[in-house]
Amino acid sequence: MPELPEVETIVRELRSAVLGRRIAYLRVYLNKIVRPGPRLIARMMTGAEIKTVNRRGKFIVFELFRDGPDPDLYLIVHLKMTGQFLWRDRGEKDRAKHVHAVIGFEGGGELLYRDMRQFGYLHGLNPEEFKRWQKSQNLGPDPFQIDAREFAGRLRSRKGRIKPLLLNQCFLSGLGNIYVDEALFAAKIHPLTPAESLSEARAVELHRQIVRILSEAIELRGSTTSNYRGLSGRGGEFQHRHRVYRRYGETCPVCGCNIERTVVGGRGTHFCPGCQMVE
DNA sequence: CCGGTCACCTGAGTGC
DNA sequence: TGCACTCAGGTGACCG
Repeated sequence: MPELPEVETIVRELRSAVLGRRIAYLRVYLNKIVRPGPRLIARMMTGAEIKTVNRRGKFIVFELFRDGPDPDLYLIVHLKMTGQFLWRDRGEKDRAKHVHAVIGFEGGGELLYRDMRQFGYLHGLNPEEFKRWQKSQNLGPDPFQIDAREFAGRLRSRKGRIKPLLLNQCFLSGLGNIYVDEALFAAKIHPLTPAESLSEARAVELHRQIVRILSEAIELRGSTTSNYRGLSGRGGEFQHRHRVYRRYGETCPVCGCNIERTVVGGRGTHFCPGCQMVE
């Protein structure tokens, strides 16, 4: 499900729910989603306090402290397609399916981890493992961390087609299928365009549109097309502003052509053949 | 390096 | 109702 705007929304909601709170217990109902094993990660987390919650691309990173000034544990979460966090107050009845883990807090309240397709995960890492993880991930900057000129510079040397490149988290982190299709439409760039054929001006425009779309999407708390939800169960509203994503067969709001769907890099790809010409 | 395919899972939607 | 089939917001492994 979630791309940058959805993960950012979840992270902001997590901050108000769990920052500064101490973990009383961890229950795991599906062992394969946690690392190390359920026993060990429960022991690592129990009694620790959540000091920070941050987004790195589409990852959620919790810093946990037990005592002393340095973090003892990093909890890395990737929601993949259908992962969700839900907040449950003490005593509330839980009827949700696919809840694979529950983090309980001192003073009450539980954070539920739910994931229909079971692709997502929660990994507990010590500081050394966290460093190695960062290196091995080699995440690119997210679109807000660089300006248009830097973006154009990174693009200049790259081979391959623009859409798969924008989905590559080592090149740029945070974008997924929805926002890539929307940004390419807004910048009038065909998804198959060779990256190196984009002029500086068009690369600058692409970055501008990416940032604009992501900013608007964050303001509207992301896109809910099927099962994305925030902590309270509330969905986002940006899906109403999608111009091409899953709108094939509809008329392009700019030129009146029919929106088309094709497959690029194995992903469903939506674009307007009138507005988005191949370079 | 690049691209294609599959695998990981469950469910929603469509057409017969 | 039921069955078969396609598709789904992500990524990593494997292969040519």
